[in-house]
Amino acid sequence: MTNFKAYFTEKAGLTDSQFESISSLIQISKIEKGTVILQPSEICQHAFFIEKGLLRSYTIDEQGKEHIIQFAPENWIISDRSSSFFNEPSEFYIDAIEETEFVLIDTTFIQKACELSSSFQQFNDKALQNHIRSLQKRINLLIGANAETRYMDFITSYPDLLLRVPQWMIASYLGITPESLSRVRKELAKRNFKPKFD
Amino acid sequence: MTNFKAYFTEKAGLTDSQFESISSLIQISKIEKGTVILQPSEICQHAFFIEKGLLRSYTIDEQGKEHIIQFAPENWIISDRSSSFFNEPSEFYIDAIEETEFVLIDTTFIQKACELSSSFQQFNDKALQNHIRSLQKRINLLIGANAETRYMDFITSYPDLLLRVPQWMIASYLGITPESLSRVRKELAKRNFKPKFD
DNA sequence: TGTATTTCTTATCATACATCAATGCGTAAC
DNA sequence: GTTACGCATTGATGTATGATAAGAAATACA
Repeated sequence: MTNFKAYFTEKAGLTDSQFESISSLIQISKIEKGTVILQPSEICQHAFFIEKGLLRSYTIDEQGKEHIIQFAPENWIISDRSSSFFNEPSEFYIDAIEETEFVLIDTTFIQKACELSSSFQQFNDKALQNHIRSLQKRINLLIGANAETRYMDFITSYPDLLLRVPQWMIASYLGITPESLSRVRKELAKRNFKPKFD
Repeated sequence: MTNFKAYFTEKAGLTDSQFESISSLIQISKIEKGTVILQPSEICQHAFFIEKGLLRSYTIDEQGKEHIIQFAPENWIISDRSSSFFNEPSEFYIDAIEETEFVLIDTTFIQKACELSSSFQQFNDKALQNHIRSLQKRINLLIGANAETRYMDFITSYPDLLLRVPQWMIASYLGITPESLSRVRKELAKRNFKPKFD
């Protein structure tokens, strides 16, 4: 739980004692690759903080096709905020791409943390704003950019995921087929593009 | 300013006196069709509440093409939240589709209102969550649905805008060309689809 | 280590949507 | 009323991406 605690104290500004006072609202868990932890029709009762591993959220449409909404590696939080917040059935799945150790954060944990600490409150606001910003950016890319551009953007935005996530999932995230992504990659290779890993 | 006041008192839960106490932070304005009130590189200092009329936010890409992010008719708020929040230059334009009367809401207005009233705080949170939810829905449609489905969804989600917004703007919002939208409409008409107006 | 399964690539063909160009229509400007 | 302009429609053609299928490569499994 080291990452989790560091995240909420060092970064989000809770003091140790504040953190301790609400730590009963969290819980650690570890799941194997492929385990589903949230499904449509369930109400999402937790946010999930990734200690180690990799989760994803996705929908499945009428034709049975998966559409990946989000990847969540170490130090990310993943959840169906709408479901928790409005107490409505979730509209998507969350499962594990890798064996994953994560923290279950009760909905009330965030509330209480906000009440305890105004700097946490601010931090949380900021996180929401960032989330909105990234969603808007993605919409813009989907509306305006072709497959290649979207892939390039993915590479630069999430270089770490490139190596961990199967290509067909990246394709799904980008809204294209795995075959198309393969072609995009081939084309990029031909033009001698190499992703940089620093 | 009647809509605005009703929105923040009746709906958002501010009392009249609370409202009065921060009303110096807002300002009314009226602009003609086509007037630009926010541009890339400017820092967005306000949120805009629409009293009467219709605004839109959009980007322009390298090829000079517009991509519409959002429409904002009466009782909606439009803004570049990221720009205001992080004090960074905006990434998009906001202008008027119709002659529009609106309220300029200073960034601090929301903050103060949150401090004054916890029910406002809650209301504001809820609005943010709703915003996120709608962005996620749009991403899902863009990733998974074809032009026709996206248009159908637009019709049912925003029936009032259908009559007020030029088709090429709807096309832009949907991420297709005006020509394609015209064909989609033709096809729907052939199949005898009629939008319902209640 | 060898076998099975998943993932990636490649090729062919199909299709949705874009592009380009021409026309018509409605509304605003003079 | 005539002209001009923006917008919607339509047709012809182009292109990016999807669908299908097969084989190669990588990975998991036993």
